[in-house]
Amino acid sequence: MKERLHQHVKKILAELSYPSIDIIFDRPKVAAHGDLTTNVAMMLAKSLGKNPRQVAQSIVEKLDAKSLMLSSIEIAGPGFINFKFAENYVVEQAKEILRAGDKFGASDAAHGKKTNVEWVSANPTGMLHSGHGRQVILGQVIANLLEWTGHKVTREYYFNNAGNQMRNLAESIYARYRQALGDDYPFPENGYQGEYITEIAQEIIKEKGSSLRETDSERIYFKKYGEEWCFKRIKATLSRLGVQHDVFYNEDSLYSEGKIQEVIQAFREKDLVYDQDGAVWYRATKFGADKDRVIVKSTGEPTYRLPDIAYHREKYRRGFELIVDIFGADHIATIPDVLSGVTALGFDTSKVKVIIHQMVSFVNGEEVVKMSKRNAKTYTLDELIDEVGVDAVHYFFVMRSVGTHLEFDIALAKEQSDKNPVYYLQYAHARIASLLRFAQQEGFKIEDRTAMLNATDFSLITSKEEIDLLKKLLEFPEIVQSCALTYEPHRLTTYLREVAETFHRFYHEQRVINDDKKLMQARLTVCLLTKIVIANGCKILAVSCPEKM
RNA sequence: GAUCCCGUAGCUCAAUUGGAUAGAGCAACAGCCUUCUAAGCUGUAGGUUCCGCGUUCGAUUCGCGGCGGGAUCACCA
Repeated sequence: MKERLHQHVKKILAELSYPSIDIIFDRPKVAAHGDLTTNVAMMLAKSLGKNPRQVAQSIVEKLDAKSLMLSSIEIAGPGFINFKFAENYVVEQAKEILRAGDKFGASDAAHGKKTNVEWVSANPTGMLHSGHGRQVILGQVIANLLEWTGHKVTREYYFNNAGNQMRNLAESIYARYRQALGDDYPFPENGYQGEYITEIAQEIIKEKGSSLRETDSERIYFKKYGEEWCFKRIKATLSRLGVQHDVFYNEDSLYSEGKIQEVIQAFREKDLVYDQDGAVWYRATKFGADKDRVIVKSTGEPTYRLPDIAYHREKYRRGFELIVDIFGADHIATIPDVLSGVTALGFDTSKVKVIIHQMVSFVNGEEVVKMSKRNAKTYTLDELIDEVGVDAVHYFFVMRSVGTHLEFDIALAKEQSDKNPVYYLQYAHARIASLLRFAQQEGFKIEDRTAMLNATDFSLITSKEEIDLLKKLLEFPEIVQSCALTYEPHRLTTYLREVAETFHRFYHEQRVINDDKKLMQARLTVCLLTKIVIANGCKILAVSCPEKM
């Protein structure tokens, strides 16, 4: 419809020899303003030196509502032109939902664009904590959205099992191991405090006894054991949430395959690095940073910046046309250096989309849940899932815009009542499922979409509640598209809430189970359409849709 | 001190990316179940969109300056 109107208006502007401008159609906030609106008249008014309402009038005169399947075209306010869809148009469009079924909302807009989404990427030095949840879910939903809009998505996890952090892990485990053996052994100053370290040490004692008391200085066994232990748990947590990465990219391979050296070499050729105090410095100030950065320490070890740059170069080399990185706000400082480095290497950073989400705080009703890294007691993501359930975790982490600090209310997420937005949505789905079950017993062929389509007399769908609902459902593809384009999944939750609300109102006003079988069939179809949209939306959010509640 | 994010109803947040009368949920108040799931629906009340200036037909949205909150500013990742 938008397309069609766009063409018509464009033609009219030409006929009236008005200047050609971007014609934009929006969905008005207020329903009374119709289904679509455009501000072209106001945009044109200035350059034409005319009253915007007059301009609007001249355009509207040339539009024929009926042939465009509109019930009205009106000029309103300062010069908006408002369009209202004819009911038969809405109903006709709604058939598409039934035809497309679980594909409704999907598109090939991106034409199979090779896209890499990297997220989580926690090093295997511990379990995922509750704060990680936001990133875990955000990445999952963004990857889904991109897939739904025609991207060919590779889900990627980047990790480092070498370097300082892992050494620290190994030392921490070793210290606990010695302590558990009764030795008076000091715990490293910045060691990992968590109880899991002791747990790992205990396991090692079980397997190896005290035989590792005098181990090599690298603590190879402890490092390896700790890494595997942590990774196993990280993957298990991700799996509980339905998160599957296609590629686990190991930072080590950047060294073993010489990629790190290549980057340094390339930088040297471009005079982007220099040596000082035994370290190699990157001229970050050339790209607006306040000071230059070390990329190779005097110990000969690179800082994280260098492998990050090399890693991103590999993403380009692997042929990705869109590179999506999802980071928490705590990583914000690293991004400019990586981007400038990649630019310096001759790659187009407009292909990189960095999504930075703000931090999460947890409250339990009134009480603030304290969480600190220094403290031995951390609140793991697993514990959060245990407490509030998989669906609430999915929904809550994605329901706020990424730019704002997220407050996660555990008490609310746990609540199995109307207070909880997840249940509101799921309840609508379960309600529909219950109706359809009943209808099936009555002999309606609700499983067969084609049969439903053919059996339905769509002209019986006339009530305001039904038309409102269908209009809402028809917005779905556009919502998916714009959520993907803006990387703003929270708008999908807002939309689905509206769908559920519009459905509940319809349910309340219009009885579905009916003596009039024709009417019942028509309303069952409306229910089925709603169920399709909710189910598809929930699939993107990775939230389950119960048939019963 | 610098950089980035945020500031909207009592609380948690939306606002179609510059549109018309700023909307939801929770909390408060008043109604709706002999019939399809009341985990629902309807209504009432609640606002100087942190402050000021600017840009324009039009600003919660853009720009500048304040104020307040968060994150980050390592030869840690």
